[in-house]
Amino acid sequence: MTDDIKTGLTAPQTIEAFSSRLADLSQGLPKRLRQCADHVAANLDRIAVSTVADLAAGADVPPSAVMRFCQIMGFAGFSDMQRLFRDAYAPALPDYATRLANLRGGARGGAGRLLAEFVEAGRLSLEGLTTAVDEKALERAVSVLSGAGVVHVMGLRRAYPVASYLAYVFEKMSVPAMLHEGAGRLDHRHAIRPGDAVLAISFAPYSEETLALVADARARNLPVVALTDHKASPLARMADPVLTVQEVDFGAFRSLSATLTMAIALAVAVGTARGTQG
Amino acid sequence: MTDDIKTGLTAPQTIEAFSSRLADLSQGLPKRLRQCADHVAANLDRIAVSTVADLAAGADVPPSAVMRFCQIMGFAGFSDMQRLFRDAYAPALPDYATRLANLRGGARGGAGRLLAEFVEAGRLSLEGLTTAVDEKALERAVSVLSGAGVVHVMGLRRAYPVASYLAYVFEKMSVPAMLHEGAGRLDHRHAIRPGDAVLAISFAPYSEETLALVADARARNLPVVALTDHKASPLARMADPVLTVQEVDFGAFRSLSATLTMAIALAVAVGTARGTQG
DNA sequence: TAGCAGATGGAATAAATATTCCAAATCCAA
DNA sequence: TTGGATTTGGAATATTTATTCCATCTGCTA
Repeated sequence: MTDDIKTGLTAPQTIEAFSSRLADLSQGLPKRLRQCADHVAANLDRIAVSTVADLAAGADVPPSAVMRFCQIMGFAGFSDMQRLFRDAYAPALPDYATRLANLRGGARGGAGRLLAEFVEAGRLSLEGLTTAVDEKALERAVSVLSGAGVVHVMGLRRAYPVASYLAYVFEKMSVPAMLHEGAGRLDHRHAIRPGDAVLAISFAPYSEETLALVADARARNLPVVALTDHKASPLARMADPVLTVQEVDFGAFRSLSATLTMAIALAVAVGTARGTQG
Repeated sequence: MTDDIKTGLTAPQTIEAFSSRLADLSQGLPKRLRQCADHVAANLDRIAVSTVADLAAGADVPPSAVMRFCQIMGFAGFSDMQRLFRDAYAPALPDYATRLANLRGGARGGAGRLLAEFVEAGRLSLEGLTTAVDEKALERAVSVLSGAGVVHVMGLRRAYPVASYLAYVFEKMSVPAMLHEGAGRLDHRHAIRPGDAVLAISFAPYSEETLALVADARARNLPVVALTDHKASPLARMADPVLTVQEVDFGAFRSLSATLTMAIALAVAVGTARGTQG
């Protein structure tokens, strides 16, 4: 082999760069490497979850051919190449825990740095919101809530700011709503009448009080809309339209950016739906 | 172990089945296994590209706990469980800009569109936060609050979710704090003692109750940290470290993304400052 | 508080997986 | 064809990753 530039010294840093290098190379490649290139090009999205052996079998070449392929693409080896695809798919979660540990240990860096981290977590959460949103569920939630008599909002602990914000927006938009906060251990569930609906917000670990209110509403056949962290949460199992929101957590702490954004969108949608039809 | 039914004999064959078994189990699980369950539930989409060690680190448990978790879920081991997710692996989604565009375009006027707009507003607000932040003021706020006896948090209306969130985080971090909410027209200002500090949150139009509390504290020479919308607000004029946050508004509504992000950063900074020095 | 069942962490081991290396095969130019 | 350069396959090795096992710890019941 001549000292060709094609043994690129620099590995592609993005999927685009990868694809474009792939296109450049695939012409002048010997048979086996060409097979690799073709197979990889046709299965870009499976690289993240494949092994060398999988790829080799798919391309009908021995594993060592796949290794050579990775190297002429500029990577140190298959693992190195795979990392590109894994990272692209799962944006940096793992080092958040360590970052917080650093902040705690070092103490310097201060509040400004901490703020920057939370801003980043918030941005990621918002991005995630656009990918993960279940539009069907969202539309259904809007229609359930805008058809209800009174909307009963409940959320405690970390979900309480969300609940109180929803109550605020509903009030501003003249949507009849009631915030159940469990203050003074008072139980207002008798205030829930036929025709009403419940909007429950809860994240792990789920507050018993919220679950109890939902169970109660469910027993009376009232519709329950849930805003929670995942589809398998105890809350989700009792609710019908289930809206899930994933917050990127930063150490032990989660911002509420995505959750509140979902909340305001829901509330405003309900408000306008009621306004235009009533 | 007894021949419990909970060691499900059949492994889930689909992601749905997996989620639902997860929900069934997660109630009566010991601590470490519960941590695994929660972390897995919140990161379902990363299982396909994770290793046991990754998951263990994320859930903050030793690898062996993850193995036990896989087994009680009915799988032979981690690899067996991972296969389910690898087979169902859906390739990385198009990038953020595209998704947002889709969401915006889809279902004219629908809730999805609203959500897209609020997401965008939130992101812009967060961007603004990093550029506009007054680090000096932030550092000062941290030092004032971490030196205080009790932190008295007050914010009403739109600022109330922020105040309640701050109270929540302070509690989690063992920072003595009190949330003044004006419920029942009760006035708790006598609870503010020398050595304490006030953290007031208010946006236009500024709540009288908040301003009154601040004026009172000021008259008694107690430090007041303000979180508000601009430096010339009535609140800002009475407070010393003033933190300002601009939210990008969409229509008549503002999200709270930037404000809450600032709030959590502040609270965590105060919590860690107290932790390390006390 | 003693005794027990279950839970836990970590070290030891097993298995899977990536990676290297080199002898053999192939190709190409004279 | 022959020599030299390139490509190829697979066996050997290194590395990472999963899995098991057991001593210790914890929380509970009696």
